[in-house]
Amino acid sequence: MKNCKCATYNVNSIRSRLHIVIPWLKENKPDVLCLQETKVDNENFPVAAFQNIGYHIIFSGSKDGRNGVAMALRREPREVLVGFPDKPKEEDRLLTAQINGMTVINTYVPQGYSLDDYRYQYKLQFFHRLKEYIENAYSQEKNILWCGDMNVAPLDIDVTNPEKKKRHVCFHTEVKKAFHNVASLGFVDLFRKYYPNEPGKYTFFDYRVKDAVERKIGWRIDHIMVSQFLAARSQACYIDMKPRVTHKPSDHTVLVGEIGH
DNA sequence: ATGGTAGTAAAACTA
Repeated sequence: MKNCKCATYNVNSIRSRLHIVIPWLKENKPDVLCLQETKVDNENFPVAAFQNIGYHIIFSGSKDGRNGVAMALRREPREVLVGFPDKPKEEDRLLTAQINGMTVINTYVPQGYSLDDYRYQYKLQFFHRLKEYIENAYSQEKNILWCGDMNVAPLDIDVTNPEKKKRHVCFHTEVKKAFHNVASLGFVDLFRKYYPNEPGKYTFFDYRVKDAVERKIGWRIDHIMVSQFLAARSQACYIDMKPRVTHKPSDHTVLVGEIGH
C-alpha cells in the first residue's frame, strides 16, 4: 500500500460543479476523488475537463440524468468494476477501483424517501447487497476503503436535533443498523478517529433550509470508511468547507482522508 | 418547519 489521499464529494450535478471540482483537484492533488450524484449519462460526461489537468476519470451514470458516480484519479486504476456483480447492477450507485495498492469502493446509497415507502426498502436492500459484495469479493483485502454519500448519520452527534429525527430515513434505528452491519465487516469511520464525540461536524446542509450553514443545521452523511489496517496508517481526515463557500450551493461538502506517511 | 429549492429535464420527480 502506497500513500493515498482520498476525498469524497456529492456534487449534485458534475456539469454545474466543474468550476469547483477542477480548481479543487489542482490545488489539493488527491490520489482519488470519489464523486456522487454526477447527474449525467455516460455520453455527456465532461471527460476533457479532467484530462486537461492530467487526471484520469472513470464514471458510470444513467440515461435519466439522476444518480451517477465517478472517480477522478491521479494515476490510471488497475481494475475498475461498475456496479454489483449480479443484477440489478446499480451501475449509477456503485463504482470500485484498484488504486495505490488498495481497493476503493465509491457508493451513492439511495436516500429512501420515507419509512413507509418502497424506496426505503430498496435502501435497506442496497446496504444488504453491499455487505454481501464486500464480504464475497474483498474479505481477504486489508487495504480497503469504502466511501461516498451513505445517506446515514450514524450517531446522535451527526445531526441537529436527534430527538426529532428518529423517523427520518437517514437516521432511523433500522437504517443505522443496516449501515453498521456493513461497517461491522471491519471498517473504521475515519472522520471519527480524529473527531471522536465532536458534535456539529456536518457534510451536508439542506439547501431548502434557510441559512443552514450559518445556523449549523446539517447532517454528517458522507463518510470515509477504512479497514483497520488503513486506519492504523492514516494521517488525517477532515471536512473541507472551502469549495462550498459559493452562494446557494446544493452540493455536499468535500471530505478528505489521508492514508500513509 | 409536512415548507423550503436546485437540478434534470421539458412535466414531474428526486433530494
